[in-house]
Amino acid sequence: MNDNSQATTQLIREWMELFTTRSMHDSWRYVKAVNLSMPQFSILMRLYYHGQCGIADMSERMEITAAGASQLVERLVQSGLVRRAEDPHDRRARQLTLTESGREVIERGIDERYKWVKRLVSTLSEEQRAEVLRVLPMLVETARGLQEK
Amino acid sequence: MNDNSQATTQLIREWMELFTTRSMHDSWRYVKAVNLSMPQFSILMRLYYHGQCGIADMSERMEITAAGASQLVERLVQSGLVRRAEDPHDRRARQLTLTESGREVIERGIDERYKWVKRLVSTLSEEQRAEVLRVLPMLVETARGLQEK
DNA sequence: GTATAAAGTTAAGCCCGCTTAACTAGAAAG
DNA sequence: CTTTCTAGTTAAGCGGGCTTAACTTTATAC
Repeated sequence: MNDNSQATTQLIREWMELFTTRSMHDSWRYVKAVNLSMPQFSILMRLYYHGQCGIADMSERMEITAAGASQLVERLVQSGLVRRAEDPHDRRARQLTLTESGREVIERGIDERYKWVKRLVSTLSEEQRAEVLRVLPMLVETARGLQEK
Repeated sequence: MNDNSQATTQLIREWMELFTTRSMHDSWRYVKAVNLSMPQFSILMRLYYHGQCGIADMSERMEITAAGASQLVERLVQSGLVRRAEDPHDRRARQLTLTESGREVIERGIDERYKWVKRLVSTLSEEQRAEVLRVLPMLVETARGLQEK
């Protein structure tokens, strides 16, 4: 490995260290502010990004028991952030989706979390932005590819 | 705002979203695996990145009461991950530091979390890596500047 | 030197996440 | 049609995070 792999890895790590720390902290503050727990928030996020799913999927994804997932979801249904409908094709199963207000909570959270990105971008020159636009999509694509499996 | 700011912001957000989601998920798994809670882990992280501090600093940073911080630290001292010494200059205060095993836990956690960065980089071509190396440092620099204040 | 403020600790108590175990209801298999 | 499997719920119970309130100990101000 005497190519540029090492340097690239190091660079991306630095970037992540700078920002995931920050991002996680901001998330945490927001979550507290809207009176949710982190697990509850994860469920909303999951529904926001991956759409409808059932209790079983959710419990698998979060690596908790179905019982735990069921209770977590129950609280979110109570607070009106999640809709829990019966699956018409399998009446044992549930279809979980975000309600309008659930979606709002998540979207405000994302905005909050990434306010600083706007600030960051505004301090870049037009050329620098162009560079970012040229290079970053490739990284995003690749990362997304890895995510799949 | 009819330049490329909007697109750039959007792009960086997407990128960050991918990374933080992934990073948080991995952290969570690791934390469970080593039998810690997330707040406990945050304390270790703080100590790792910012070095020694007292209960008061800790409670301020984590936005919890001093009582809460004290209890959290107590558990970490019990499990041998944190050292709690008396400050020689102010005997009311404590000096919190990581023990060797605390440091190990964190370092293994970081490695774990960034394993997939290596995978990501390894699927990039040499040219792609060169591009990243050319563009990302500028982002990191700018971001660090913003962080300061 | 006494009053006051600051750093931590301890205990009581609440809420939540999560687990196991026992259950209900519906689907699939024979 | 009965057996077996699957999706989800409910209850009991543990343990942790966090808060408030009541301390103890040490430093600072007057």
